[in-house]
Amino acid sequence: ASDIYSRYKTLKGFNVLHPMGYYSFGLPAEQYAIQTGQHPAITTEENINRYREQLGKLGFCYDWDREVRTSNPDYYKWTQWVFIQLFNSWYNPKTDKAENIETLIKIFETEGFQGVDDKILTGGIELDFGAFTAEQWKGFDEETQQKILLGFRIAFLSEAYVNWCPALGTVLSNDEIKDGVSERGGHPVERKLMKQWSMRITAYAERLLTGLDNLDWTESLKEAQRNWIGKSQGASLHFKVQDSNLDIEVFTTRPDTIFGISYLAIAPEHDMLGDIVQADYESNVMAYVEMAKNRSERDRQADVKRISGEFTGAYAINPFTGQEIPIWVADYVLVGYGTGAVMAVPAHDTRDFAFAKHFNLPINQVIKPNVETLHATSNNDNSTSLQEAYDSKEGTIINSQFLDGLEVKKAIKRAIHEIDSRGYGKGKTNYRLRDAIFGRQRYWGEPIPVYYKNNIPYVLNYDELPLELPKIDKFLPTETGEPPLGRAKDWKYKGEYEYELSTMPGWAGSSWYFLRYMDNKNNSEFVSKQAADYWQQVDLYLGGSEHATGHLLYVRFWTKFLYDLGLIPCDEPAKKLINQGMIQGRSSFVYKHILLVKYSEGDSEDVALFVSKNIHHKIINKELKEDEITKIENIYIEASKIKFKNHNITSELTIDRNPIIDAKFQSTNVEVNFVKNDVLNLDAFRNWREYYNDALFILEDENGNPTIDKNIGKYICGSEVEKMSKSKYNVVTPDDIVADYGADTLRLYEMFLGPLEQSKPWNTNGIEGVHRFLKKLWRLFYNNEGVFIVNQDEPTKAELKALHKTIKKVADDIENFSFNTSVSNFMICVNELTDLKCNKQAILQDLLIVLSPYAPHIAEELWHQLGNETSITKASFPAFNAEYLVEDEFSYPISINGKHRMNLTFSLQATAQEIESAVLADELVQKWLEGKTPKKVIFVKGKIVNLVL
RNA sequence: GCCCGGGUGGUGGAAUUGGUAGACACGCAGGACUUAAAAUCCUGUAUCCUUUAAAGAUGUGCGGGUUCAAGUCCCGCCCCGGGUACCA
Repeated sequence: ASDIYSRYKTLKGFNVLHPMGYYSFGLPAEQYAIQTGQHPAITTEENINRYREQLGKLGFCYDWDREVRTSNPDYYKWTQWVFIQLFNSWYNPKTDKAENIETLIKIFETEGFQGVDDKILTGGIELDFGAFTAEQWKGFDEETQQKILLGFRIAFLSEAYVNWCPALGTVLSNDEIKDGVSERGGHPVERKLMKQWSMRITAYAERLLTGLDNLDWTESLKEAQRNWIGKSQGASLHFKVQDSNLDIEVFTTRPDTIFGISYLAIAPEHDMLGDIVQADYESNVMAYVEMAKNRSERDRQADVKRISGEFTGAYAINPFTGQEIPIWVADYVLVGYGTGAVMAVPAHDTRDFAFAKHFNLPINQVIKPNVETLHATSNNDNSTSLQEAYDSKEGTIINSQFLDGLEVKKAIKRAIHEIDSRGYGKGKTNYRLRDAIFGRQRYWGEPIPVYYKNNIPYVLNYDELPLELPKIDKFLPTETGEPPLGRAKDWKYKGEYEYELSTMPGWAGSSWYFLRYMDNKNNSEFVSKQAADYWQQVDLYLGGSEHATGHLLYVRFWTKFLYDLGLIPCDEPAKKLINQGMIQGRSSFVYKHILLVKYSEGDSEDVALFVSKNIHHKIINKELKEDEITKIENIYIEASKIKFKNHNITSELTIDRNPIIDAKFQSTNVEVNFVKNDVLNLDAFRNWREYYNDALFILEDENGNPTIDKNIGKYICGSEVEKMSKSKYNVVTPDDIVADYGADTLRLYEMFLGPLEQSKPWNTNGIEGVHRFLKKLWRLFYNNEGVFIVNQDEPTKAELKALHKTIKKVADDIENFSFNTSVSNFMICVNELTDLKCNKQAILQDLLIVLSPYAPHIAEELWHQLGNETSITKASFPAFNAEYLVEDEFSYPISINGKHRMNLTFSLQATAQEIESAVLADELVQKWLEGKTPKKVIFVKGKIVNLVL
């Protein structure tokens, strides 16, 4: 689609930077053309050179492989360069943009730093070191200064909870985790406190949010980003802890409900917890914290409904009422959001309500719904009668002193004002967005250009770039748990200092690569000002919506950052963005039967075999021979046999002293080429991987009974339509289609399948129709004997009409990205020209140009057959002439009482009166009128006539 | 739960601001050419009733509404897909 669009724009006379789209399915068309000789449009020497020029050293893939990008130091050098810019910058909230760290040092030298609340410097960023004066700053040694500066840099090193995946030996970002397991491989993920390179994207939260308003991106995608940034406005409020100097800060969006607080809840990881908890409660609380910590992310998700918590024994004071309110620890409070503590108002918050009900805490109603709603009983004064939380922002405040009688929205403003003026806290905006973890413990990725001196990170000088990936023997973490780069021998900065061992994530390079396309051969800058000023930003970005909260947010962040530094002229990467639908594949699955057996002490390994044998005995009601049983984890049960899961094999079977505690069926993607009509080729599967060699299959025979005899049984795979992906083994390569029908047919067919934005499973059912169309087009140029039949005759009116209808429609369609309807229109045009027996150069030549973005190869070929010397890509798009489409007649649909009854043809020049009387005079109309006179006659010129009786 | 999409023949889908629902294809059925096949061409193809034809009735997930006129606009539901989730 992007190729069609760009070719069209080029024909229209625009300059198009065209880094994507001219490769087909991973193989660059250029290379393909050279190999096969099938792409005349691209194989011209001139075009190859032009593409090469644009490609430069960059590589060819838009959706590139990490290996391609990171194995190219000429490119990743500049990603490292951008990293250094990020390291050398801080976010100045006063100017609301990123600045060089030097300006911060200057502030420290002249004004010092007043501490966490020094908003001017921190922009609300929490920093864990104290205040200092300008004098103190100058007295700090370099190490201390660097440590402090690190807290401000946009690329910074922080200790943070990360999603650690032990199986992959790496940290994953939130968007790399699906359903609590890693998206890649499906391994469990746990939370771990680690030192990590991070990007202070939170400093840009507001600009990333407001910037969306002016972007021509799909609404759903903008909405996804808005939700992800998750701005919420409210107040932070301090609660003194009774009998101590501590105070707990909470964030709330509902300060109007402060008189309804019945307890405070803090996260198990809250750092004040140890100081707050009272001696009598300590053991319970600590046990709870331990439990909460060990609960994996997955368990937590599965268990959302479960209410748990512990009372700390401590009380806080409600600053407004002086009331004592109990402090609880509860894992529904998240340490990473807000302050990690909440003021609970059970009457007006669903979770607080559930918690209060469960632990029998008071529920104090402070809002009276405007209408007596279902949420409250008739007796509103009796708060305990609430059946569920009333969390709407519609209503009037009650039982709340100075807020009484106010409408909720006004009460929120008033409450913030009171909190502020009484010094209990202040109005605050909170964002859900977290800083982005930047380090990855993998090999493939740009090395982070950092070395350590006394544990303080320093960046490399520009002239020391690129820092190349060192050669290592194994692409695995080291035995001591360090990232793979730890395996590199003698890999030290100046032979002395340790390099950073983690590498950059996939989104590093993809956050700025579009800039490099503008100026890919530049050896002195990442992009020249001249080139960036000329090309500005991406006009059209075609990309998947799955990148909404990952790549597409990060690329906006980096673009704004580079803009702040004055390096590029635009602060948004792409003007317009369209989400293309995915072509989905049909995946096939086999089901691995996994048995969890409780071994007794002294059991040997062959318990597994024994158990396996008995299981099969139960399932297929037949004892297996010893040599038919292999390993317990290599049994594949056919899809329809999964019903045996509920066959109580788990509880029925206890073998000797070894009860089976669970039986699971794990679905595994299987290469689709091994599957025909859902039947698995057993041998192909066994040979696929070494560890499948001895797979045992439970098959289905003709009568649907289980068997292991492959002569009478079949393995029916399960199937599902999902994203086409190498990891799902459901990729269908287009090579066969290209071989059978040619690349143009494939292109056209893909477009013809349906609207661009729609995802759909790949099937080739309609490909014949598109192929026939191309053959029909060919026959306008060559007859069945292969004789060239194009003539120089003057085109008729009808022929010009067919052509210009198409010119107009296709041009409109491309602007609207409605490629499927263009293909229809080409078919209509060729059908019409065939009926008109039109073989005239004047018509066909223009048609070819219009068609060339869609079917570049056949268009180029026929273009040359018409005697043109230069490429069709150099032609100009034909001008549309509306005159040819002027109709002088129209066949009006005649409706009677809104029902279409017949058609009558009239001149378009005819007046309403003329047509009305002509219609009424018509014999058939008279029959329908049955002698009545219409009450009203609706006439819309060129559209319809409707008679109302 | 919340936020976005979407629901039209046997299938993929089309239908500009409300104005002939089903364009264009696939598939299917019948026919022509051919010794035959492929290729190509022609005819038919939403459903139902009557049926020679013509005509009629119904019809865009369900139920209401607005309008001369609704796939399109409004209200209330159902279902499917995607995103997101103890976010205070």
